[in-house]
Amino acid sequence: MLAEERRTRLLELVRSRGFAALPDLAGELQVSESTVRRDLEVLEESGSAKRTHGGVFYAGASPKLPHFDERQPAQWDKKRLIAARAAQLVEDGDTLLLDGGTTTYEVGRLLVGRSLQIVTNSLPVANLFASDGKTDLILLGGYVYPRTGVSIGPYANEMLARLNVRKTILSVAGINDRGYFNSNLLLVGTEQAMMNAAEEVIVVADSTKFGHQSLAHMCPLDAADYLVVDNEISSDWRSKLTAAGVNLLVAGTTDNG
Amino acid sequence: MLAEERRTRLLELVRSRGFAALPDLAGELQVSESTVRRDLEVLEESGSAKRTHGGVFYAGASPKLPHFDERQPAQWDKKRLIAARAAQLVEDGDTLLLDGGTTTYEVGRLLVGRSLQIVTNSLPVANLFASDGKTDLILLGGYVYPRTGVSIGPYANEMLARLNVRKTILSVAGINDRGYFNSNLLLVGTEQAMMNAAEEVIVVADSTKFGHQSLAHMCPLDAADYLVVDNEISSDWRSKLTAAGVNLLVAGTTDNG
DNA sequence: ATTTTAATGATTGAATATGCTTGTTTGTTG
DNA sequence: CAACAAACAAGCATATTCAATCATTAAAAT
Repeated sequence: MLAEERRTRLLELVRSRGFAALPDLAGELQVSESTVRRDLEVLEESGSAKRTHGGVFYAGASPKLPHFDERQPAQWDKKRLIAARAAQLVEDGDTLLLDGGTTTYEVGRLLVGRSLQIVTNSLPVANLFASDGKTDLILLGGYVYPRTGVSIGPYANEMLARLNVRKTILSVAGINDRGYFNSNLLLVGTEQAMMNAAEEVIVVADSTKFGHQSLAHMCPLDAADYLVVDNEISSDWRSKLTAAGVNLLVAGTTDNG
Repeated sequence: MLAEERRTRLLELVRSRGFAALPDLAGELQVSESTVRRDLEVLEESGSAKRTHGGVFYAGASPKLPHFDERQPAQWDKKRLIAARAAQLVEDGDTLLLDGGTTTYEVGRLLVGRSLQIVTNSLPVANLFASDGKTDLILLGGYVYPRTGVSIGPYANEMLARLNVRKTILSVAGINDRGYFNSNLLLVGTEQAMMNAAEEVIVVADSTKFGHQSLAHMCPLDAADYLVVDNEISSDWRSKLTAAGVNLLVAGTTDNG
């Protein structure tokens, strides 16, 4: 067998099991453990496998919600500041619609234990509130998008069409002059339904999102009532957003609004 | 067993109980207490567990649903046997509807990684499959019942009315001559909708459920195509069920069907 | 055909994981 | 407050796994 073919088979074995022990792999491929080690080095280099003592994890296309592993410490601090500022907009008794980004997840963490009605299409966010006796939790159904654990698609949209909430908090992947963007077409459809279901739209985004667009256009700038960002946003964008009638909240500063 | 896999199992054990004693964990994982201590150090470092004298609390993002504390070790073994037998009824490519009991949760654990379409109203079950690239996951929306993390009520029922699945696996709280029972009226309504949506109904129950009824009547005995129980079921009930036309599967025996 | 290159399998010392033991800390009871 | 038991952290010995090296074999190039 050729080396490339063997590596392909190796990766397939690892993927199908999620985890595999090195001696087993050596046995099944009929090569020495040394060779398997070397192959795994290559696969780890390419990012599709993650080695541990005694074995290897699959780390390719369908990992365990990689979405949340990727948060770099630096941006994560920003996200937490933004989340804290956004959480201040929530009052006890509110009915709140949360979507499934990392920043909205941080907002959710800060709201656990408060007296609220939470509607969400995000599995991680739902987990936060599922055991919380103080919060009423309503889950949006639908096809669950594996990468992020978020329900999207027609079922979610139809359920949203019949709901009415006080506020919704949405995260976005990009912002430019044309408005807000996200990376998935179905997701954007569901987020548009969320905006229609809410009296007040709050968008959370860190400053790196400005100037970049993403696959799918969600809505124009002025569709958001509030935009919560970190304090590295350029003055250019500050005036642009204010001009568009968006209520700009800058996290990490005492005086804003 | 390898270290990483063991830690995963350890965390799952701690999560499912909310709290666990160190000697118990060592026993179940078949490793020394020292090793468990060291593993818990890692888990505490990562923030998903909180150690105390004599044991460990779950501290991660997912819910500490009180529902899952109740499984006594003795009955838990039964449940696992039943789950294993029920999982044999599932074929690759099946579309499967799972409700939210502890036994159906165990069935779900055995099905992770298989090529299936899973529809569920249970948050814990959904978590099992959310990161599994091989499974399509469809979540039923609705009001989430805090005790068990299960979506019930009109939203879930309406969504079910428009779905069609090959098989459904339901758990019950009681069985008597009149049929199957569960403890919550809304839950029973949703389970009835599940039965209507499925071509084949599989009920899982341990032998302690026989002779007891519960708050809400779900359906008569013959509404189930298969009933999977442990081998402590009385011969009385065996004949009664067979007479009702139920396909009785006894877990823990080689010959049955 | 001969040299060169790459790949494989075996070997070895280093790193890691595990279980046991020991002394210390913590919590309980009289 | 003292005495006791349970639980813990640290240290040590053993076993496993790893990375690096080397010899051999297979393939490629000259």
